[in-house]
Amino acid sequence: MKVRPLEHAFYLGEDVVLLARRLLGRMIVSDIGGHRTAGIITETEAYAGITDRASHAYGGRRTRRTEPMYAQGGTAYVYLCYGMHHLFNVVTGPPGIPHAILVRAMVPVAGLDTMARRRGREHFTTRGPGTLAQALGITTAYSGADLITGPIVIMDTGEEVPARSITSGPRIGVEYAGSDALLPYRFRIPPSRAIPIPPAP
DNA sequence: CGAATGATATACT
DNA sequence: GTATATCATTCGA
Repeated sequence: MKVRPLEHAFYLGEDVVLLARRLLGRMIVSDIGGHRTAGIITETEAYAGITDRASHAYGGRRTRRTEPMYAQGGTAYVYLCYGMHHLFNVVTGPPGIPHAILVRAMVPVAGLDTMARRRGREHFTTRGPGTLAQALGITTAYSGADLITGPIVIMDTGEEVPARSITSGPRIGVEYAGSDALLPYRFRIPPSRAIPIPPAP
């Protein structure tokens, strides 16, 4: 299989937890500020619709901030957390159903110099949702952006991620969510499984 | 371990 | 409209 952008058919799937697993090993690419940066996704978290107390859309809450969550699958949802971190999410599912996947970590594969400059340090990490978005140049300005047409897209690399290599556990920073905080909606693959593949020009 | 830092949601007047 | 608590985090001590 060639390296090509994921299409709507991928994002429109009904099962956001399954899709969170399937994003692992795929490549996120951004063309922002005249620079291409990319990384292999190694950690995700699913936020499952209006019944998930950890989700911003819990109970059907619908505000200007969360509006993109109600768009069709394949839309970006970006919001500011703790006043300084832009967190990038992938909206999935049919329109009106606010499923989202937080992309928490990646292994950089392209535009390392640009990432270093954006991160403000020569040696940097992209493990953690805030630093990942910063390295990719993603801000809340891109909330609601379409992930098929860009400038942020997710590529199918053709690399199969063995189900066995995926570990799961409770999500981070959602202690307020009661019993939903215990759901095993966080998924990771070992960084060694993230095989760097250069993005197409 | 704790400060940083500001948009947002919610509860008021 | 104004007030205030909260936050899907990160970095440095």
